[in-house]
Amino acid sequence: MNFRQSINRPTLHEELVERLRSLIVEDMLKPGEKVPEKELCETFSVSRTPLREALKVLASEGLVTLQANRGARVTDVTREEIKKTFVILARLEQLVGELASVNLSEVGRARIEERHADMVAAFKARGRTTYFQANQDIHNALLEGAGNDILDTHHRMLESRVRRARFMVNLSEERWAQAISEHEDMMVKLRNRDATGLGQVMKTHMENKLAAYMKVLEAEDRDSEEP
Amino acid sequence: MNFRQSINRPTLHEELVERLRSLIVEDMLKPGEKVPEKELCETFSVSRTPLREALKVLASEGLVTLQANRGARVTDVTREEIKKTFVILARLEQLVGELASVNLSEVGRARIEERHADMVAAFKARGRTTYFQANQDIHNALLEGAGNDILDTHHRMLESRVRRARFMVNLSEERWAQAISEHEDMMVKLRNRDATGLGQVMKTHMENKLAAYMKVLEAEDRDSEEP
DNA sequence: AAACGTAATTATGAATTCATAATTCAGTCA
DNA sequence: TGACTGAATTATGAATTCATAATTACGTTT
Repeated sequence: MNFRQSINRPTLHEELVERLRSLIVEDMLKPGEKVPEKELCETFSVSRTPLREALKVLASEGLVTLQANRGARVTDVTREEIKKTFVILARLEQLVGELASVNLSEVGRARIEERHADMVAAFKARGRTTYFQANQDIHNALLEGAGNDILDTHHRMLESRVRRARFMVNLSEERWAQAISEHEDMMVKLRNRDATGLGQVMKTHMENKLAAYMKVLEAEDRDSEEP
Repeated sequence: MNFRQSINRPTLHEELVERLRSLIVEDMLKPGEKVPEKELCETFSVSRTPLREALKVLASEGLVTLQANRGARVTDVTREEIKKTFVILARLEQLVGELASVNLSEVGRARIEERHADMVAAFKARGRTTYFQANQDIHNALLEGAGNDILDTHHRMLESRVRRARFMVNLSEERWAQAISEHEDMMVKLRNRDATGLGQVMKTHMENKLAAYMKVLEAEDRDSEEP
C-alpha cells in the first residue's frame, strides 16, 4: 500500500507552479502577456506570497520573465530560442532512446507498442487529439523507461518552452505521415533493443520536427509579405 | 559607456540565489545539512521572504530539497544521481563542442589557446588551483562560444550538482595527465574546426571524468571495508 | 530506567502590511 | 491640439505578522 498519498499534501506554491505552468503551456496565458498577480491571486484564492514564489520558479525554468518592479510576463519565445531549444532536445531525445533501449522493461515496451497502435489508428482516422495524446504517452513512457529522472526533469523544462511550436508543426499532412513512419522505425529499433539505432532515430525525429516547424514559419512569412 | 551597471540593481532574491548557490557549490553548506532560514536571514540581513523565494528557485534546480513544513536541506546527491548527471553532461558537452567549432570566433579561439597554454603550464608546475581555474575558463569560453544560451543555462544547472565530484576526480595524477592529453586533442580539433571531432572528444572527456570518479569512490569503498 | 503521552517551544507556510518604484491621468503651456 | 510636468493611483519588492505543523522537553506510568 502507498501511504504517501494520504500524507503528501503539496504546498500552495507547488500547486501554483503546476497550475500556472498549465496555463502557459496550454496557451491560456499568451506569450508577452503580463502576468497580473492580483488577478491570479483571486482566481486561485491565495495570497501573493505563494503566487510570487511560484513565479520565481517558473522564471528559473524560463517560462516567465521577471523584470524588477515591473512584474512577470510570459516569456515570448523567439524563433531563435525555439531553434536553440530543439537542438538541445534532439540530443536529449537521443540519450532517452539509448537508455530506454537498455533499461525499459518488456512490460513497459509492450505498453508502448499498444499506444503506438493507438497512434497509428488515430492517424488513419485523422483524429488529431487522440494522436497527440498517444504520441505524448509514448514519449513520456520512453522518458520514464530511460530511468534517469534528472534527464526527465530537464527534458520537461525544455519541452514546455516549445510546446506551442510542437502543436503547430504536426498540422501539415506531409509531416504527419513522416512522423508516423519515424515512429514505426522507433518501434523496430526498440524491439531489437538497438540502443544506438533508437537514439539516432529519435534525434532525427526531433530534428525533423524543427525543420517542419521552420518551414511552416517561412511559409507564414511569405504570406504576410504579399497580402 | 555601459549605463546598465548603474541602473541594474538586482532584486534581493536574485542576489540571494547567487550567494546561496555559491555557499552550496563551494561546500560551505554541506549535503544533507538543513538550511536554517533564520540564521541565513541574519547573515545576509534580509527578511525571510526573499530568502525563501531564493530557496524555491534553488529547489527547482535540484540544489536543495524542500519538505513541506520541514524546511530546506542541501540535496545529498547520491552516487547514482551523479552518474545520471554526468551522462547528460557528456551529451551536452558534445553539443557544445559541435556548436563551438562552428560559431566560435577566431578571436575567441585564440583566447582559448592562451588559456590552454596556461593550463598546460599549471599542469607541469603541478599548480592545482591555477589548473582548475584555466580549465574552468576554457570550458566556459567554449560554452559561451557555442552561442546557445539555453544550453548554457542547463549545463550550469547540471554542473553545479556535481561540482564537488569534479574536484575530487582530478586528484589522481594519472587522470590529470589523461585530461591534459584530451585537452590537447580538443585544441587540435578546434583549430581544424572539426565539429564532429571536437564534440566526440568533449563527450569522451566527460565520460572519462565520470569513470575516474567512480574509480576513486570504489577505492574508498574498499578502504572502508577493511579498516 | 525506558517508553509513552502531552505541553511548551520552535520553525515553517501563508497572509498581511508597508515602502517605493512604475504607471496613469489631469492640468499646464507652447 | 499636442507634448510635457507632476500629482494620484497602482503594482511590486520586501518586512512583518499570524496560524499551524513539527520538534523538543518534560512528566507520568509501567
